[in-house]
Amino acid sequence: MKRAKKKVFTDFMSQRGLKSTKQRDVILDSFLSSDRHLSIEELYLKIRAKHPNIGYATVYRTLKLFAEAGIAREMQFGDGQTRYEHVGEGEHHDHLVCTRCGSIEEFENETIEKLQTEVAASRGFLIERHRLELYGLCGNCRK
Amino acid sequence: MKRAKKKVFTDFMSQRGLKSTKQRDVILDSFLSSDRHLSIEELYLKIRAKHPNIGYATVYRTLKLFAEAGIAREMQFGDGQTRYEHVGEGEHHDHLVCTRCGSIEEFENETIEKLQTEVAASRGFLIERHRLELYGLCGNCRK
DNA sequence: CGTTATTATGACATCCACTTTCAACTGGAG
DNA sequence: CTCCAGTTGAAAGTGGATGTCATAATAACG
Repeated sequence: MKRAKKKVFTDFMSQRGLKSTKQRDVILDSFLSSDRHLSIEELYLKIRAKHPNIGYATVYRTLKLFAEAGIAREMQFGDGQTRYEHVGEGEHHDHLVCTRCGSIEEFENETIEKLQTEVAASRGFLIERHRLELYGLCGNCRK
Repeated sequence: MKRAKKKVFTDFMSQRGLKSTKQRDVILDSFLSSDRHLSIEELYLKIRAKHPNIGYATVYRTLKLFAEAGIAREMQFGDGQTRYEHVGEGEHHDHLVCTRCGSIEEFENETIEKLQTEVAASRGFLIERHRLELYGLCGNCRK
């Protein structure tokens, strides 16, 4: 799966005439082996630990590239930072965000999706994408 | 209904030992007689037209007060601006956001809410609030 | 292999939407 | 009317995202 995403990215790169560089390799590796939902800052700090010479701007630009290539998606959870999550082919899910510890879980629910489509249809609205986030206390924090 | 909200706000103010001022009156009036989902900037410009002496910071602070008083709610729709919408007692609704014209419609759906609670419960998660936004083309923009 | 035309990088500057600061200015209780 | 806590507006400060630009690196070509 890491392999698959790397291929998607290199294909994207060559198709766009972009170059492969050490920095991009490092950032991609680091991204793929991270928690889902990392902010730019978090990824930058993580990378800087081993590669002090990679700048914030490069991480920032590279994450944008990942998003364009379709292997990452920008997300906003209201903490003022843009987070990037991993994306698989056509996969979609929603989020449970813990307001105490900040942990983020994912879930999927067919029925909800279907109801959304129905609601939209009844208004003549055509859905392109949606976001559903449930904020509250996770199992751990409720104890 | 405007009356009711004004009362909620004045009650909130006196309870907190806050003062009633001309500026706050103007801002509240303007807010209540506006579109739902106004950004600070939009409200500020609207107000400035008639009251050039009211500053951005005051509008900003006053909207925060409205939110604390429970008559407004902060919202983020991903356009980089915080918007404030009107809130009625315990009322809740979700949004249909048109990605072309920016219009925002509201909807409610009991079944979706219930399913959300179920999903959360099955993970031991306790929901405090949620956000559900459907992005796409509104009826008008599809034509 | 060198050369060369691009593209990439990183330090720094800038932008932008708030958010805070602070001196001057009220409300309104006494 | 006095006085003080609460307010205001202009301006400065923040923090994250984004743009700039001289320098460096890649990869295609000779």
